[in-house]
Amino acid sequence: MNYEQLAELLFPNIDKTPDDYKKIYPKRQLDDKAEVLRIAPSPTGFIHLGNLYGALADERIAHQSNGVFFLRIEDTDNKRLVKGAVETIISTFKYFQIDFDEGAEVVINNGNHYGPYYQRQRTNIYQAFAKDLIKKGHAYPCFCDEEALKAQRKQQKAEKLTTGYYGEWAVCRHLDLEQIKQQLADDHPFVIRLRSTGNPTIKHRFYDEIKGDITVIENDQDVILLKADGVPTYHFAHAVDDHLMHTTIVLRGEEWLGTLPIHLELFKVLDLPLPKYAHTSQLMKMDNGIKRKLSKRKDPELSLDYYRQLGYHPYAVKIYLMTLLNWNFEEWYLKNPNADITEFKFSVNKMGQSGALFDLDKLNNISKTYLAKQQPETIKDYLKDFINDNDPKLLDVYFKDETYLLKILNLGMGTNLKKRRKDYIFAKQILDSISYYFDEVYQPQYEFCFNNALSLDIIKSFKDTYNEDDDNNTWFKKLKTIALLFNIAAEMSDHKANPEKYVGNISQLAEVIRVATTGLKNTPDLWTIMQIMGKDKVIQRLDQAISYLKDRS
RNA sequence: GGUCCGUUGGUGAAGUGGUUAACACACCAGAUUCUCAAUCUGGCAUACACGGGUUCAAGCCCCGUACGGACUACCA
Repeated sequence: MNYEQLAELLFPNIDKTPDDYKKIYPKRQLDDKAEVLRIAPSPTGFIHLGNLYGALADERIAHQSNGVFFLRIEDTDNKRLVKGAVETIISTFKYFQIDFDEGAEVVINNGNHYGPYYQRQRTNIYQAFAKDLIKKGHAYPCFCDEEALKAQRKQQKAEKLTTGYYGEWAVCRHLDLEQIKQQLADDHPFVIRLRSTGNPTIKHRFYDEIKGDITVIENDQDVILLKADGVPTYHFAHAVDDHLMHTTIVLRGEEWLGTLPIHLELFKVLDLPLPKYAHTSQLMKMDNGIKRKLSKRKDPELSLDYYRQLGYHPYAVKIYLMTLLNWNFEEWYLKNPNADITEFKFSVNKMGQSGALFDLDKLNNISKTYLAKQQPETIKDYLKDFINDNDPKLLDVYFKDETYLLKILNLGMGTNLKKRRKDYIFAKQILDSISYYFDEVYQPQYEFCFNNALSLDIIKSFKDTYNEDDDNNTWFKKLKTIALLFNIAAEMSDHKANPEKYVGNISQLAEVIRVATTGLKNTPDLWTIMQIMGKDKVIQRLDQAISYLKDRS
């Protein structure tokens, strides 16, 4: 068989060679230790926690080594293209402050020398490499249609054989030039397949940067390199692109581990140097006692939009992911609570080998701790951004009076306390938790610990004696005085000693007042809340509770 | 079915042959407080999947079993 002739027959219009492209995309001028990594999502419009998990690792390794981190769009599958997906990807990464040095839609002054970064725009490049493989006898055209392949697979399954296009099953492998010419003349569509020479019973040791030594078998599948439309499959595009873009570490999910033999063979027949590989473990979730992979359909928290919509702080999410990514991060972060993530020395070999279980409790805790460290002004601005993005109507409610809001946040965060409060988790929850300060969104859930008549009397008595100018002490002494009126223990210790002597205790009395003014059983310091609200609102709230109770007693 | 990867307490996770298996989260109890949060103290009683083997000694090495996961597409 004259492979030269075959190559010309199949790709008459491709005149560049792999060597030409290697000259166009020369080796990067970087330090010896610099690593080049990429994130290569397909534009399906769904970007999830796993993507961010990988991206964060890529970004850290690249930038920590003075290397390059770039974005490549793997849009080779026509069927899965979703409009606007690239914009979503970019805006999501931007929200989480993952910065690319180059790649799709990245605007920089003096870079992007390795594009285009959309694979569909690179078809000529792939075809040049494919043509070269055909010339060398490493690839061939295949005219089998999907029906035929399906039937073949069915038969293989029935005979309990490995499915696929290989060995004796690879019928088009043996077509001669005349037969191929005939097929082309008949206008039959074709794909280009690898002519594999591997033997799957032969095993090799392979070093994965995360998993360590692993076993790989040789590939014997004549995998498709170029689909019928001339666009490459993932495998072929990966080999060609990651070489021409000079990726040094291919960091990807462990679902790719199974196809590693294919990639190894591709690099070999293409005669390209092998990059390092790092396969990350999957994010798992506990579901009814079973540890399972997070799934798009069942787990809304897998979608990054979920966190954006609730208003989790992007930096807190990153801190959490870092704890999953590198086991020693958490300890480091505890010792250096004010350091930036970028100061941490990230190592690939400290990444977990088994599936990390996604733990919302822990994320919440990290988020609380992070928010508690911020200035109230920062939280205020953050809330403003959140409202602007999600529900601009609320701007008039919460931001009508910014000093008022700031006072609320100061109290809510406990900025005057020795140790700050850790109530705030994410923006939406903060807004809900302070909604009682704002009449427009105030929805009291009245539930008094005393009966309605007694509660009513307590609130009335409190209202009669309430004076906005009282300091905290005076205010509390008044509560105690009221307590005695109703045979309620003014000291907790008294009540503890002789509970049967009293109707209740001061804590319960305070609760009645608290519920009357805020609609909640648990709030920060009540006296301060009243100070912030101001006399008019306090009185109005007390009246509201009084009329509620009057209707019911 | 085949191939590969994995399995340490409620959860994440350290530990690669040698005293009481670190740390963090969650949970529980006590202290404190007008409630909550925060804080402090203590607890979580038999956590190294199971069965063999190697060794003076194994969570760490070897073999097998079970369980979980991934891949097995003209999807990535």
